[in-house]
Amino acid sequence: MEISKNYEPLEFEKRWNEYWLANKFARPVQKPDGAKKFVIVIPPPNITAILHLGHALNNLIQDVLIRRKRMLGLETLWLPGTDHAGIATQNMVERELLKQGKTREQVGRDEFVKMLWEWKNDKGDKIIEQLKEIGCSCDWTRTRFTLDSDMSRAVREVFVKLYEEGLIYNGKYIINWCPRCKTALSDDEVEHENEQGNLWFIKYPYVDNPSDGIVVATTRPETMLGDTAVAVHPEDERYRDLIGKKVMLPLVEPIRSGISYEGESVDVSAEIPIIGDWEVSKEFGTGAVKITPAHDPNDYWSGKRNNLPIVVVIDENANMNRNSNKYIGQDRYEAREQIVEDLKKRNLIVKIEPHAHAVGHCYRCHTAIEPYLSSQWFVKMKPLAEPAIEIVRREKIKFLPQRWEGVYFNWMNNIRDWCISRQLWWGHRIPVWYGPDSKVFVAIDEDEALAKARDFYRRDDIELTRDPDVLDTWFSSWLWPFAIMGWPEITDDLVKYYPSDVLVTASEIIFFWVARMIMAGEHFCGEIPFHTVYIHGTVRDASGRKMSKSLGNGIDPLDVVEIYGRDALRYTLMSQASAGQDLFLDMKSFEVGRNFANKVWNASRLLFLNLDDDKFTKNEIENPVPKTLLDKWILSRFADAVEQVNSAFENFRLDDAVRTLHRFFWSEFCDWFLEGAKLRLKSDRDEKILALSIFEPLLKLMHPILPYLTEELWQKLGKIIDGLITDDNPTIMLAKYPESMDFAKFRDKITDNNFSAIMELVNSVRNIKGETGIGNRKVGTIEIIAADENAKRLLIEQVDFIKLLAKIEDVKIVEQKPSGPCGTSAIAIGQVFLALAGLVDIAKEIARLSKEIAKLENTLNGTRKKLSNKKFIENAPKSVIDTERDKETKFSEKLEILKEQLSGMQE
RNA sequence: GGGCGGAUAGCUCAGCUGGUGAGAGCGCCUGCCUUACAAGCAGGAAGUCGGUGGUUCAAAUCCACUUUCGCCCA
Repeated sequence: MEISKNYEPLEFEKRWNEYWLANKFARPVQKPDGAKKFVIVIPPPNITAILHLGHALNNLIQDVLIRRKRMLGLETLWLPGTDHAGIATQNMVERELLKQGKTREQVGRDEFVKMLWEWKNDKGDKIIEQLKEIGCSCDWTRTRFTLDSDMSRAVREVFVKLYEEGLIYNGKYIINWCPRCKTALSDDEVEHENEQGNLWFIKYPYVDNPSDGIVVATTRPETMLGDTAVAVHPEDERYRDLIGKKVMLPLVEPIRSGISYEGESVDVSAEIPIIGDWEVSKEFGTGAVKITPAHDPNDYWSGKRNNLPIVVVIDENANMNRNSNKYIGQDRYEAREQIVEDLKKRNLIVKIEPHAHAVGHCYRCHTAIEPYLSSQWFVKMKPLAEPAIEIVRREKIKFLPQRWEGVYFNWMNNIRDWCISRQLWWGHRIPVWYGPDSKVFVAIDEDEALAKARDFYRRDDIELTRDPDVLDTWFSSWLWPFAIMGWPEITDDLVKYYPSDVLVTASEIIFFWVARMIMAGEHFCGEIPFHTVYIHGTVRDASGRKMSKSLGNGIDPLDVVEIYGRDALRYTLMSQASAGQDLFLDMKSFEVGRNFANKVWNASRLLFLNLDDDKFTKNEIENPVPKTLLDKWILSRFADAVEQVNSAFENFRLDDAVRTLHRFFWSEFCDWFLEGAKLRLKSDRDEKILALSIFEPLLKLMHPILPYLTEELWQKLGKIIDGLITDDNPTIMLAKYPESMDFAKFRDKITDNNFSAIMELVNSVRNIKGETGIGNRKVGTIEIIAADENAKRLLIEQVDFIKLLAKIEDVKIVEQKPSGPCGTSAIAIGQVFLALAGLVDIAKEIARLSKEIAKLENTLNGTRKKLSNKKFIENAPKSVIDTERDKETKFSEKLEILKEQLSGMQE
């Protein structure tokens, strides 16, 4: 059997990737009716994204889950696709345009959208290619994009439906405005950061007594130009009597042009009232606050409550507008400085205090948000949220780890209306048309809108203008689980594969995406989109910082692939993917995965080198005949490993699955079985069969984690095992996954116990040799006083094995302790003596024994203390008491022997 | 301000509904190039389980308080 000396993953990984992709093994295989299905819908990565470790983790978790289910024989489907990412993509293309000194307005909308599509077609599928590179077994023939025409159809359908249900409305509200992207953002798209700013205390002179005034505190002095009142708490004794009085707003023209909440133009005087408002905090600043309804969300609502006029002073570019007197055209921060300077000149700045406060930033370009009054489309969320809350409360959908349900409930219970219009050109255009009199027509397409308009106006020559805005990207994402399957058409896929099973995602998008998908699934399909939401951790660098491009601390998964291989990438990520904890990784972390894969490679080499050109049948390796204790033991341990791995996967404990695979393969299969069976493997055909009977299913057991390596080795096995690889079974990807019941018959408690006794013996001899400086050389003879007849029988039977593993020349069963210096030990199987006159450093052996005695005494004391406690005997369950009694007997006997041996040595 | 999570060996982490002689990998120390593997083998050292108090016969595990790091929301 050909197998190269070194593990070189790059030699074969690409080859198998191409094989899997070319044969489309990941497409769902039609099973007889009633067969179970397992469906995952990918969280669609942005087309602007390039693969980072977070994507790798997210997608490889999905891949591991789906590969196992596929091998278990379920009809599996993992649906892939990408998201058009409105702002992010538009920013990207705008930036390219800017290099030529142009803006999108200069090229025009049609041309710009064309450029966006070109960008998408050139670069937008990069991340899909990268996911293929790391082995994601999606059904790539079904790859979708959120701007595909049928996705667009679904989006329009939903918009119309919600509008007709009265759940979509248009309104003039203060929204989060990004002056750089020049679009509205939803509340969730704003990231708050604590910033060190100032609190400016400004005096507004009384109209009737300009030498005195009321002092307000503000973090944004430039907005004062748009103030239309000063508010105090109605019960604030300091100010109560001032309510109704007027102050003179400095720096502004006597009359500013404002609007009412009904949208009518009004003139607004520079003389503004002091009003009482219960929402004012008496503790903040001076207890008196300026009210700027146009430029602060709280003030907006206060203005509405108190029927104040609105004065806009900042425009969509965050520059001061025509209402701002001499500051017109200035940037908001420039104006701030000027205004403060001018106020100082008039002695109206009372004091300036440093003040930390949260400032909202655009989550895409990080520009400071400007609260901005504008006309936008909103979705009324409460009616959608209520059923979705019930769904999770009744556990129809479960979050893993469960604590995320709290986050979900908290957000859902306090849900606010969703601003869905965006002043962008990249996205689903809002299906709204306006008649000549601005009458709104909401329709699935222009023809339908026209029809509605003709009907409304009762004439044919109607010109409609379409709303220029597009929809928030998440307005298509929230339909993803069913729109990807063709909804609203009742397609075969929709019937068959909706709802999906598991959603795998990170906690950051529970609000943005997960919650909204639940609402959409329930509302539009009448069925939840998935039953489990598995939330994994965030990938961080070794010092705990989130990996990000701007910090430059990211690790490129494709670099990991180049250095350590795809399997190593997967192994390390999965080994760290524990119950929603964050992952701390550096490049070196992936050595662990590479080392494991290397070990698998080398164990295979040992097997293959011994198999020569023997041929086996599938039937033979499915029916091993264990002959030795070692054989029986490794089968029993494997049965245990199969059960544990499966149960770990079922519970989404991928780290546990990896740990179990590692322990079984490395510490049991390699260290004990292969070491012990090595010699027989050379010639004993039954032993070869037995080894293969574990090795072959072991490859399958490991396949979801290490798909490439296991395919490479499994294909090699196919050359010597007849019937393993057939036309129906051409890849390990589709081979049957080992299940607990397949190996249950090999479980054998007695064997486990007997073998443990032998292991203990071997370990104690190795310990003596190691501690006394003999090392791992093959020397000496051990003499054992067997604990009982069973032990004696076991020892006789296992002599060769013990000699081999403990590296000694002989094992003798004796009745008397040998004379002369020796290393000793007292274990379950009996008293062990390693007579090595001249080889053992007596001083070292005395030290070793003393240490062991001290440790044992310590433990024994603990046990005795428990047993002498009357309450322990009264209250503890019998099994616990029995365990302690057994320990007491065992330890005290052992202690006595060790002490005796020690004193013999000291003579 | 409200909520959540972490703190266990030098590092990264397991440890499930209380009963283990507290574990793994990396790193460290000693000895080994033993024909599968030095990306390895054999052995070893290393932990008052963040702190205090409590519940209990019994606490890394449950409760309260507390320190500290991080995340989310306002």
